[in-house]
Amino acid sequence: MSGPRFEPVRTVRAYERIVEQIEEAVESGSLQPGERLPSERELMAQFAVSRSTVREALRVLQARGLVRSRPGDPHGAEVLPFSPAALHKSMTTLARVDELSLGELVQFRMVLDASANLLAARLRTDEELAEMAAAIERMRAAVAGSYDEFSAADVAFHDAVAGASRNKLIQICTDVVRSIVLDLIAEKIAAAADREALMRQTIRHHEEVLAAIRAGEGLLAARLSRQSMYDYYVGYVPEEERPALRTLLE
Amino acid sequence: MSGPRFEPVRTVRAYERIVEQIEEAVESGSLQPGERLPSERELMAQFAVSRSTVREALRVLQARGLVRSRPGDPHGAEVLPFSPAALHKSMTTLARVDELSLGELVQFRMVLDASANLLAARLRTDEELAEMAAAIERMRAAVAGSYDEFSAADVAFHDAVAGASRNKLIQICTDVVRSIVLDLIAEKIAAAADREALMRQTIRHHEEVLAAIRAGEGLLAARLSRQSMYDYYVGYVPEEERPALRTLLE
DNA sequence: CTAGTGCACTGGTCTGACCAGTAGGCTGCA
DNA sequence: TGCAGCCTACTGGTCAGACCAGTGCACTAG
Repeated sequence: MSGPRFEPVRTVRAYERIVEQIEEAVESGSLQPGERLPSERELMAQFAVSRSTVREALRVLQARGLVRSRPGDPHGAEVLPFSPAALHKSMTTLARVDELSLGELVQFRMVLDASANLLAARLRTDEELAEMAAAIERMRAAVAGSYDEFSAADVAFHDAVAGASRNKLIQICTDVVRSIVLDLIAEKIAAAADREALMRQTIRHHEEVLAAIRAGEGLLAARLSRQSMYDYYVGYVPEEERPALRTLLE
Repeated sequence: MSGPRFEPVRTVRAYERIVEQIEEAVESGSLQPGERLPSERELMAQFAVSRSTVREALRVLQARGLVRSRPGDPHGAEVLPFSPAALHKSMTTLARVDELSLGELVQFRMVLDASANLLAARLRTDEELAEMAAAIERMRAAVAGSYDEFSAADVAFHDAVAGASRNKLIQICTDVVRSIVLDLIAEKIAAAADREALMRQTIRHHEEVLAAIRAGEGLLAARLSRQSMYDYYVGYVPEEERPALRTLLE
């Protein structure tokens, strides 16, 4: 007879228990963003641990983007609204240590952006269409101006499309991956000789995409957006990675 | 005259400087996975700070999945190979606090999985095809057995496809989102009455997908996989979210 | 009623201590 | 000589108590 099946006991650090409890409170909504945690000295009384332990727990929660503490703040640590900062951090780490290539990142963007366009073409409201058009207008205005303005308007366009997809996960991942890509090639873009030509081409592409979205042509919008992104980034992607990108075109 | 443009000084906590330094060492590769950090007492000497500060830094690094420390280990904290655990954690948080709906998650999986299939159909090797076929075989063998086995084989199939896509980002995101979805509906699946019928249907679908991949029919494989995932999960998705999923079908 | 000041308290850091756990060397036995 | 088992030095986890610079608020002086 095997008797009662005992489970292996996992020793759990004290600070982990604290993290779990506070995390649970935040995720269940019983601690709302904007609310304050008790002060560290108060917490150490409530959890019956020392302040070092409380602080280690708070460091973990802070690293996960759930709370923020400022020195001197008499109200204690603040519960934050969710932000993809932690997501961003771990994806950036992934990109660096796991050697995510620029090609993979761009390919991923092509996939996500195309899907966002497909969905947007079928779900967009008139307000969202206007937002996209306004972004393109800002891009046009920025061709003569600074590249930063152009880039910001470009981002705004993609954000508008992602928003119209009604899928937060697509929005967030798009956002995270885009900033990683832009970070990777920032200096190359700054040095690009034919930047103005590229900008004009991008605007043309975006107009075509917008027209497809406006017409409700999801598949067309998706294809155009893939092509647009390919054209925009292919110059920065190493020769040997380009075929994989083209796989998504046809 | 405006004089020299001074920048606002951002006060940086001591433990953050330590995190930065170690993080940089890991990401740049000068600290390889498997290597050990000096002991906390050694680190406190090297960084010229107290042990509490060192420990807070280590907690952050541990929360980011870069290192792990075991009590009593005479070799110091271990540098870990990258794992999507941190990514998983923050996405789970996102799903809980930001109310990511099951519909959005499934939709995201449909997008990623379809892209993986599209790429796999064009890039797969014969070994990868065999791996997919073996997974289906295991699924078939598990229909009569436990659902866990079936599920594991199903996961193996999707992993094989994701692997054949040659895109680590797709692999990892697929993996993370899948486990969140499965976690969300675990109890519903356990209670499903028509589970066996669903399993048989899934196998049939997977066979069709595999045939398309084998034939190099990327678009077909993508469409079939979307349909397959829709059929598999639609029963768990609230009525009002289903139209958004169907948007991806046609 | 407002501008300015002081204070109580906060988070960040330090020191120093104790404990349970681990690995590796050492001892003693076969 | 080979190995089993013990010892010890050191580790990470936790605690207690202290100091400092910074913050917000109540109070005060104008």
